[in-house]
Amino acid sequence: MTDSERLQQAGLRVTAPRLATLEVLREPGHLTAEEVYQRVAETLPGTSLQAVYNVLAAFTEAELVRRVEFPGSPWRYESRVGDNHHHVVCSGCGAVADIDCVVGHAPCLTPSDASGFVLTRAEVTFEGLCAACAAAADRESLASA
Amino acid sequence: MTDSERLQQAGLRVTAPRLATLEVLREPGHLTAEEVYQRVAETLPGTSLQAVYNVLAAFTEAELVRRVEFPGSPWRYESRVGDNHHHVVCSGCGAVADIDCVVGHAPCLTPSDASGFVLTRAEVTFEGLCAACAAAADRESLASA
DNA sequence: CAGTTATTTTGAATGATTCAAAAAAGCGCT
DNA sequence: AGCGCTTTTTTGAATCATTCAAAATAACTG
Repeated sequence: MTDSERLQQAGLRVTAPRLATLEVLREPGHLTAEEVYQRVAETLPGTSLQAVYNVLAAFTEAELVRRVEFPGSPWRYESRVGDNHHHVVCSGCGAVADIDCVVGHAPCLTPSDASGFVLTRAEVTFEGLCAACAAAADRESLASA
Repeated sequence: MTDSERLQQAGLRVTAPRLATLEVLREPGHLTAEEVYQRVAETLPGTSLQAVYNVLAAFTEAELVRRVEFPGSPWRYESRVGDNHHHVVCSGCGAVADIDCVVGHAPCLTPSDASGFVLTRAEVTFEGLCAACAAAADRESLASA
């Protein structure tokens, strides 16, 4: 399916900013609106940041992209949708990676006491150190030892 | 231990805004800085919002409170610290409740493939409907049927 | 109680996002 | 191809939560 077809199927008009945004989000990643804007501007100079916000909002609504937020940082957008994957955020450099939920029905996702809530979804965010930052931390601790 | 002692033990000076904030956060809940400010202002008129931000930052640093963020909403502060509990957010009204992690070592919290990340912590946020909103949704669907 | 340092106040700045009105462009129809 | 309606983009401004900075004040030390 072409990008144009994807847009039409979602009931969205085919416009240059939308095609450019789809292109930017084609490769895996977790970009902020600002980052998407910068990349879109490369192939489509003159595009406004506002347009990118509009496009991303429409895409999120149409579930062409997923919008996620990590503590203390702006919303991020990713093209991997339709599965229930989670994320690791590196506390060193802020890098983000996807994490598949290994267990379909994880015990911790069906708590015994939910205070009367009817649960619909679980969002899991891991905190950790990416390979590079972990290596840097190792060197650090060796140096100070 | 008195509130004053708690502050001293954390290496913090004992001041009126801090004592008032401890008092506000004594009962369980998940308040925004603004909400803490409003409650503090009741017992200690003239306190600035800025002071509350300062106090909450110091408390977070000293681990007297825990600072959490839910998608699309400002930071919230809670007094329950030192355990690894999680949260449900009602998608209807925004109410927040605590969730104990039923499984000490939940499988989904130790993914097989972490993209080379060294994981240190998992933050789980459930989305759901609180009892009131679930009941309202039920009535809604009955009415439209 | 005087000196030092932490904290509070006051006022302003910032960053990310949203709102609003006018201009432009896409799409369906003839 | 062209017309008209509707969506989208542009432009510019507003908003919210939070942080920054300097001066005034208050807490702890000896």
